[in-house]
Amino acid sequence: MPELPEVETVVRGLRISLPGREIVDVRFGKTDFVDDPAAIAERLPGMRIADVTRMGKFICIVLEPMSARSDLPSSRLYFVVHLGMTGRLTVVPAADSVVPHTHGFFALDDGRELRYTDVRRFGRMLLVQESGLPEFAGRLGKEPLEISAEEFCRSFAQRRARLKSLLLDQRILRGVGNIYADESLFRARLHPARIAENVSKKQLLALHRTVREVLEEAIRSRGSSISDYVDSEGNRGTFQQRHRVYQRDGKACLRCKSKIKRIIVAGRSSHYCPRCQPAPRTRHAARKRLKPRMHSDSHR
DNA sequence: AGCTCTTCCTGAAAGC
DNA sequence: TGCTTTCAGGAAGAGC
Repeated sequence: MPELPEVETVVRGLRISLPGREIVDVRFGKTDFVDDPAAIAERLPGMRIADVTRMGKFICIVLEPMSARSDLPSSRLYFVVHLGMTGRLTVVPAADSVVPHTHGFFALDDGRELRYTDVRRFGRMLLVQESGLPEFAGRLGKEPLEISAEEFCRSFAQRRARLKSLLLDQRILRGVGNIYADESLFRARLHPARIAENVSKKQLLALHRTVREVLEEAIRSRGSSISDYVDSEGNRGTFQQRHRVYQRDGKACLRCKSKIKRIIVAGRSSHYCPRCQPAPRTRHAARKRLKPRMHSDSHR
């Protein structure tokens, strides 16, 4: 599933082959994942792709009119794509056969076509005006590769939520998903259900470091391909071979040989090593610890 | 504030 | 064997 490293890999590929090209035609199959498909089909043709950037898990295709004049107020347009779970953005010769579940076709002026394929259609597609970009970006948190250690600690300290749920919250960090949350927590030796305010500054600093480390390594491996993910040229990533806990439940921890476990935290399956990432003490356990001889004390 | 549950969607895998 | 059920999950919204 595309998270920051996968989206970054797609963006780097698109940035090589798209800028300078003009979009000449737009066609859609199903449009239930598209905000205002008519506006996209109306406005994109005749625009030139100026750049392709990433905002968290969003791909941002920057468009400008073919006759852009630097002395006029900019009328740039941002074509924003989220790949959801199974989205793919690829550039292929327009004559290539169409793989199933391809719902967006963006013909270029060089005979190629940008295509959007998405089996489950959890992705999203929308247009953002230049004036609306700050608001759009403002709803997202900091880039995990840019946030300072101090800022990172500040956004986690004093929060009563679980580490896993904060890592997945796009309003705090933009781009971390289930795979990289689990992998970062393992490397920092922190249990996913730990309450953030109970985690020491030293441990938060470790988590800040491992989040960056994992994301950077994954980008170097061109992302993780679990089922559907491929880059803009259709190639799979290789970071799935380096996962230490994600989807390794039942297997031996690479550090201590304990069996990796899978539990649900924040509604997401979470993989961790019970020995390297000790569970937080529950209230119940804490009380038992204090009064080990108490008989059937009322629960809750 | 933060949790759980639900919705969206399809294919793979498990269950019978 | 073949059908039915369950599950996975990013994000958003409801309700507690």
